Amino acid sequence: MNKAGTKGVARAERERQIIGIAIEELGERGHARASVVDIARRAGISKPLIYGYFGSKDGLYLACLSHVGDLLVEAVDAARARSGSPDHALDTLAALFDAVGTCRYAWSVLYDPTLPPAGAIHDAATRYRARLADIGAAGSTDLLRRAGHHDPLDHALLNHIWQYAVTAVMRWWTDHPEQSPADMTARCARVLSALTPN
Amino acid sequence: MNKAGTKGVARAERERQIIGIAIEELGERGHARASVVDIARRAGISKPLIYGYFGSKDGLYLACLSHVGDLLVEAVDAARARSGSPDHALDTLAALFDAVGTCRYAWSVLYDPTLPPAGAIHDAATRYRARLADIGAAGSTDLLRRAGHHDPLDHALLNHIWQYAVTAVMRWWTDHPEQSPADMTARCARVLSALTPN
DNA sequence: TCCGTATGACCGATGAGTAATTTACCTGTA
DNA sequence: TACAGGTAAATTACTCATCGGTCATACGGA
Repeated sequence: MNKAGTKGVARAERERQIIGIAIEELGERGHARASVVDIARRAGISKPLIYGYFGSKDGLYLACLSHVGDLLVEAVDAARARSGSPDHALDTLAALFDAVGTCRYAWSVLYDPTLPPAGAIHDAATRYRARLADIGAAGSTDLLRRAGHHDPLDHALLNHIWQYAVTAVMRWWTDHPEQSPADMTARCARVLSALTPN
Repeated sequence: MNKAGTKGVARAERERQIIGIAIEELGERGHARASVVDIARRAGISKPLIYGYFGSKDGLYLACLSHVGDLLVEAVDAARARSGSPDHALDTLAALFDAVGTCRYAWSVLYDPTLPPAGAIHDAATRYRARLADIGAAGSTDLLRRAGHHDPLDHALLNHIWQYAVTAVMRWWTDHPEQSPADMTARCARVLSALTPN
């Protein structure tokens, strides 16, 4: 009557499956409200298996973070390398939409606002965010310099706003899932054109 | 040896004090991570007193929500009435900075991202946010119409971005507390001037 | 003596993390 | 080929801490 015993699923594959489901659960509920049992239940396995593979809830979160962090950094980095055009913001967004199209909750996990305010997770997330911010920084610095403003705090603020604006777009997208990545890109092009002087 | 018994603090005054401290605690940690015992400890009282006055954690949160919600709605509403100028965004921000200057965590409480996704708190917060959004909607609609875009979803998206942008500014401010409200207004004026076509 | 202010000590639920155990597969050997 | 036994996959059933919420009770002033 005991259901224990291998189900023929190798560790690597099981880990991938767990990470996939955990990203959805953590992205949707946030670190604070998500529970390991729920993730296990959704994966059709039991909690100790997750602890056996990832050690702790934070370990699992870190694994998810690496996944989505690498995905997003690569996407944005590739977009920067590809485009020499000055309309950098839109290219970045387009790349992000394509990347997130394959992993709906990627952005929510990296920018989870319910993360504990200190510790390994916080540090890792901060590092990934900083890498994204650095790539985006060139654009906002440009914008301010062209308007004749050079206060470094202004630049920091605009950068911060940019991160939140992208988060806003991503959240809006999860509330309108019928929109394709191309739809989103077109929409953002219109919004940006209404904002940016040209 | 029992410390029970009145300390000469009337209910109304005590409630104000508790709400003030709760706004800080809830704004800083968020609904999900804040605990009633901690709020009580910070207020120098015991947990049952809070339950006696507010009934539940959610009741306490609702009281805080009314406080900050009224504060913010009044501020933004007054700013709209006052200014006939087209530079509506900056006026709104200035009013917000002044209001939040007296209640640092007001915005964080209303826009707490750790709120449960359903229930009385969610509903109340959504109502207050909608009132703020409605007032701000005129501005963003204007912006898009002037650029020749009329898709209602575009308007919804820009509105959403605006809310998040303000949240970004408010969070940035809590990370730079030495800035005065006037500093913040000036800074945002520079950033807006770099963004908006004129 | 009543009523409003206030508390310490408890209850129950939830959720992170662990121990002990069971099952299935693979592999070397007679 | 059959079997012993090691190892990886998986579970059930716990512990422990935290936190929302309640109860009975203690003070102190009109």
